[in-house]
Amino acid sequence: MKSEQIPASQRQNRTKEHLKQALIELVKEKGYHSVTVKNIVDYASYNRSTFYTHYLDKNELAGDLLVSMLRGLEVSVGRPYVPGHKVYTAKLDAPSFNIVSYIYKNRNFFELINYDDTLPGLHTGFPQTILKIYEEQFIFETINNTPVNMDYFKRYTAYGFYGLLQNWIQSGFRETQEKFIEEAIDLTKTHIYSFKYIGQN
Amino acid sequence: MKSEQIPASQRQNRTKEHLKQALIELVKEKGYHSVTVKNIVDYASYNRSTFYTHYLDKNELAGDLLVSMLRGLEVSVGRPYVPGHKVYTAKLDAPSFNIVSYIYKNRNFFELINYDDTLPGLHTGFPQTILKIYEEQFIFETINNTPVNMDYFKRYTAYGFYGLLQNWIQSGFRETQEKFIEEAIDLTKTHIYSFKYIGQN
DNA sequence: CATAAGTGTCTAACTAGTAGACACCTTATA
DNA sequence: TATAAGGTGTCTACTAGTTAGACACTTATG
Repeated sequence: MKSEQIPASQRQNRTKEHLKQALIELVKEKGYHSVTVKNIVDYASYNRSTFYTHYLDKNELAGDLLVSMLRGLEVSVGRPYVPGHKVYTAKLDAPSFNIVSYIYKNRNFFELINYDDTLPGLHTGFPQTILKIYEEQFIFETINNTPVNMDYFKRYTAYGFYGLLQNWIQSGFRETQEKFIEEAIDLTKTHIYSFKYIGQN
Repeated sequence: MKSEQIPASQRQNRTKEHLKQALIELVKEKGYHSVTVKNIVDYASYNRSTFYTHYLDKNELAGDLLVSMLRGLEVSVGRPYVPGHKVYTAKLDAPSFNIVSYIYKNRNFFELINYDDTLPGLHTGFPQTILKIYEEQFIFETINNTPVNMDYFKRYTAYGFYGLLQNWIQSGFRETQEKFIEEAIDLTKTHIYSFKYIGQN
């Protein structure tokens, strides 16, 4: 039989993954500040000692959860852009759909934006990540030659997209992924710039 | 510090719980028959050996999942009725609401009824469990003195309730728990019998 | 103010999970 | 039809990950 080993680094992650999942549920249930380390390990059925072999404290766990999810969001779009590399031109819907489907797949996490006392840094980090993706992984081309400050333009469209996402999440994902992305595309068509995607498939 | 030991039996369950959860997801993804043991352990990040220390095969896991959830449903209503014990009379909504909230809490599992190639025994076992709850944990009293075959009456109302539940689940839990239970109560009011609840709080 | 509950750290012990190999069985496919 | 590829179930020896428990502190709550 073919080798069936799972990378050692990933093995170690199993427990961390469970602790993260427990944190998500408990934040929804009682708010971030009310969650204790004991709550977390009880929920996930681990010993308190185990928690401390993986994390320093609750905040480190929360931080790990936040960055891993936002990092995942970035990566979901495609390989991060490496300067001086081949540039792909793709249809608008492909990379954006990746964002949408990543959020939907991890809706359990992203629903945390519906809560007030939630993961520290989420309310700021989430839109910033969207912006970062726009900055690093998209380029825009003029259709006619109207000049625009590209930094501002990206910020403007990124936060616009974020607004749509937020509404989608808060509504409990009422629309299907397909319908949602379709509507988002419609709105981008109101711009004088067209989309391009940087990266490698 | 107070003793913080978790019952040893429960500790052992952690892994089993994760394997069950993996099975649920994979059944939704590819259908019960296509799911392999390897799929399960990969999804849950365990070694294949680990699976076999807990279960004989996929079917045993599926069986364990099924009975544990249906057992949980029964218990959620209250303590099972012990013959020759104190009989509680409760408002209709209390015990029924427990069923509803248990299903909602475990909607991830109960959504499996939406699938064709799903957990063996689920499509038959679920309604049977509802009936069992009606048989063992509810009694009905005549309002006027119209006589009715009580066995048939319970079967009739249990499957009626099951129909409502199924629709609620299939619709993706569109109505809130509160709204759903309210509507269910309205329908029971069309009966000439009134509800009672057997058991201990 | 006192009791209860949580925190963070450190041990020593152990068990649950791991890698790997085996024989066997079923499906594709070349 | 032969052969590779992928899945099954079982067993063994090893160790990494998890555990219980104790300790000294620091908040909360009635």
